[in-house]
This record gives sequence, C-alpha cells and structure tokens, in this order.
Amino acid sequence: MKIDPDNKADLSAQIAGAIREEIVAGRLIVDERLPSEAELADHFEVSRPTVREALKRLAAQSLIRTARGAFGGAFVNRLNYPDAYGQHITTSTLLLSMNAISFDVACEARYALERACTPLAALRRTPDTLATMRAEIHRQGQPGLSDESFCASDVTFHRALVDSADNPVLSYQLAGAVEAMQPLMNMITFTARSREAILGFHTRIADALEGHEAEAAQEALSELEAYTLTLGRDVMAARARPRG
Amino acid sequence: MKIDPDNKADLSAQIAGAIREEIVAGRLIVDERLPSEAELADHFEVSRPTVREALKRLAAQSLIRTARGAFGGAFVNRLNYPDAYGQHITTSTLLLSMNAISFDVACEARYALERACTPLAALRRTPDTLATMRAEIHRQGQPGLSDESFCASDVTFHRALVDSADNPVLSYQLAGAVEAMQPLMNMITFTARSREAILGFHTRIADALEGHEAEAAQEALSELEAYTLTLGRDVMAARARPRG
DNA sequence: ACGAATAAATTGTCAGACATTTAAATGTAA
DNA sequence: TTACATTTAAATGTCTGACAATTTATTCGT
Repeated sequence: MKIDPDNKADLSAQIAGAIREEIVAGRLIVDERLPSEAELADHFEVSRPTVREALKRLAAQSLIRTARGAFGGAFVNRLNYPDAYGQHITTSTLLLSMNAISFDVACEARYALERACTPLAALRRTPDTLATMRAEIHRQGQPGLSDESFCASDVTFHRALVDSADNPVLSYQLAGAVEAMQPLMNMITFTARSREAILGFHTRIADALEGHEAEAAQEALSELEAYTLTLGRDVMAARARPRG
Repeated sequence: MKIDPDNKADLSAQIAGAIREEIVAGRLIVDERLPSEAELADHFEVSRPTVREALKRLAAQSLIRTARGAFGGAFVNRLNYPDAYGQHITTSTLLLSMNAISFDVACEARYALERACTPLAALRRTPDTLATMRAEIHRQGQPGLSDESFCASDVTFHRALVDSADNPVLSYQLAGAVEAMQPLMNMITFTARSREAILGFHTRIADALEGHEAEAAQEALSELEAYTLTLGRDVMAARARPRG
C-alpha cells in the first residue's frame, strides 16, 4: 500500500485518500479484503481509532463495506446503481440549495438533459414505461392533489421518460438533475390552470413517444420548459414584492 | 437534534445519517456550528470516538468541515463546485469500472449528454472556450503524442465544449460522464489514421460553434460518436481473438 | 456422522488521557 | 493609550488499553 509523508494534516484523511486511490486505480479489486484494522494501524504506524476514522470515510462513499466476525473485515465494495443514485442526488441537491443557483439555470440544465435522452426514449420506450407515464398523468389530473404530491408525480413522470431511453448510465446521470430540482419546484404553487397546462404537455410527450416521434416529443418538452420558466419567474416576482 | 431508536446497527452510521438529514433538509444551515464532539457524545449517549467516526463520514461527503482550536469545531460546509465535481467523477468512474458497462452504452450516454448542451454552446461560446478547443485540436495533431496525452487532450476539448454552454449545473452533471469515460477510452490505441479522423470531427465542431451553427455541431458530434463506436468495437473484437 | 459447545479473529464501542492548535483574554512595557 | 508578548481555555487530533458482539471454524460428545 502507500505511505504517508510527514504531512501534518489529518492522518485519517491521508490514509483514506491512499486507500481510495488504490481502489479507483483498480489495484484493489471488488470484494478484495483489506488488511484488518490492527494490521493497517501497524502498517501506517498510527492507532486503531485513526484507521477506523479513515475506513468510515471510505464507507461513507460506499467504497468499502465491513463485516464483523472471524473472517470479517473491510472489503472493497462493488458500487451499485442505488448507492450511486443516492450519492449523486444528495450532492446535486446540496449543490443547488447552497449556491444560489437561479431557477432559470437549473431549469435550463434539467430540460437540456431530458431532451438529450428523448430520441433514445422515442426509439426504445416500452409498454411498461408508457404505462407509468400514463398513470402519473392520470394522477396529476386528480382534484385535491397537494402541491407536494403533484411535484412527486412530476418527478416520477420524468424519471419514466428518462428510463425509457434504456441506458442505465444516462438514467444515473439524469437522476441527480431531475431529483435535485424538486425542492425548487416545491416552492411553486400549482394553480388548477397551470396543472391543466402541464398535463397537456405531458400527454403530448407520452403520445409522441408512443408514436416514436422524437421531434414532437422534444418540441413538447421545450414548450414545457418555457412554461415552467414563466411559472418560476412569477413565483420569484411575487416573492420580491410580498404585498403586491 | 434527532434521536436514535434502539437500532442495533452501526451507531456512527445512524448519527451521521441523522445529522446529514438535518443538513439536507436545511435545518442546519451553511456555516452553522455543530455542537462539540463532547456535547454530541453526551446528546446521543455514545462515546466520543463514535461521534468522531460519524463526523468523519460527513466530512468525506464534504458536508462538514472541522477546525481546531478555541472557537473551532464542526461547521456545515458550503458544497462548492470543485468538491462536487470530485465526488461525482469518483462515483461515476467506479460505477463504470465495476459494473461491466459496455463501451456502447457508456459511449451512447456520453454523446447524448454532449449533444444536449450543443445548442446552448453554439449560442454562448466565447473566444476563450473556442481558443481552448483550437489549442487542443492543435495539440492532437502533434506527431509522437502518447495515447494517454491524446485522450487527456480529448477530455479537455470536450470539457471546453460543455463549458461553452455556460451553465454550471450542466457542466457539473456532464463532468462525471466525460471524465468517467477516460479509462475506457485509454484502452483504445489511436492509430495515426484514427487521430486524423477525430481531428477532422473536432475541427468541424469548433467551426460550427464559432459560426453559431448548432445543427452542424450536433451532426459532427453524432458522426464522431459513430466513429468512436467503431474504434471501440474493433478493440473489443481484437481482444476477443488475441491471435486473429 | 451429526449437533452442540468452544475457540479464535475481527469489528464495534467505551473510558481516559495527552498533544496540538487556535483565538480570546490578560499582562507588560514603550 | 497602544502594541506586543504571555497565558489560558476550548476544541479537535491522537493514543492506549480494554471489553462487547459477532461470525466462522474447530473440537468434542453422543
């Protein structure tokens, strides 16, 4: 493994970094067992708590898993889609919420990415993904639906659109963009009128995908983007003049 | 703060999860100071090492930072772009390398995402980003350039393309896709002939962006995707029959 | 030969101590 | 009074040693 120069910063961070590098570079392969905490402590010439802090850092990134018992220990973890989704969504959500990203910029990014997978979705959409989209459209038409439920349904609809492209890498990359937008969307109060309009766009998108018409779907998406943008701007304007 | 039910799993993971939730939900705001380790230990009724392991987990995700000294402690960290990039790239790279993602699928995802920002890039490209692209094109034409350097230059070129869209959220989302492809691309040995072809595509893309011609740029990108795909398939085929 | 008790290895947790760092508070001299 | 050096207090960083909990392999008894 690697060594630590007489750096004065956080031993556990250095050790975690060294092991992380081994994993990313492929020198530690999936399911390979790391030395025991005692051995690592001996190797890096630190105490066991320090080693443990380093291992917890790696565990937080889903790079390793640990098991107790006789043949337990720390093992290189195969990063799976659910774990990667979770990390990506957490990071994206915080990045948006903590950095004063404008609604416009976030919206633009989200719809640009969705349009990217529309051609593939039109090509490969299945009865299953179409059924999901239709079901969410139906749900969104129910009167009395809360704004939160409407937004959640919206996310499900768009995830179905993304998943229609049938490319797991694309789905993973877009999960962050779509989910991270939800807090921003939740700030919007959807009037009956705006819900009706959104429903119309969703129906056009589902129809276009069903008919394998990529361009029509992209067109509807672009119009939905423009409409969402006006909704967002109205909210910002109303917020700027609370008494108006 | 939150409490821990009499769950038997990993106290430090539970504590980290509780604090993470507070941060993501916005109940702990940026630069807010967490209680000291001793206070947290008291609050959660665990020992200080256990609290420390929890805090290290959060630090690994860049959710908190710590400072020593009198008025030090753990503070909610403002997640910035470089940190988010780093996490995203690490996760994406491992997801691709550990899950037997086919070259085709990864390639498709990458170019679909890049096409997503081409219209914006054609609209907003600056002399700066164009200059970067031209410089990399020039570098890629140098004879004697190693495959690794060629690939690195390729990444820089495509990042400049993405950054031309001038949307930081888009740049962040695409960084993972582009960078994570590099290990796969590095497996390809670029012949003089293939380099010449790629150079041609890159030049067409730069020309199209300079002329604000979004469709021409997308067309060139699509052809580059098809060409990259044939290169990758040749490598796979050659690998399947080592003596052929 | 099969099942139960035992042993061994490893992570999880705890308690207490000391080292190091940082900023505020204090004291001292120009 | 002001500027600088010293002290002090609070916090994280690290270490040592111990015990608890868990899991697997082994041993023993029937």
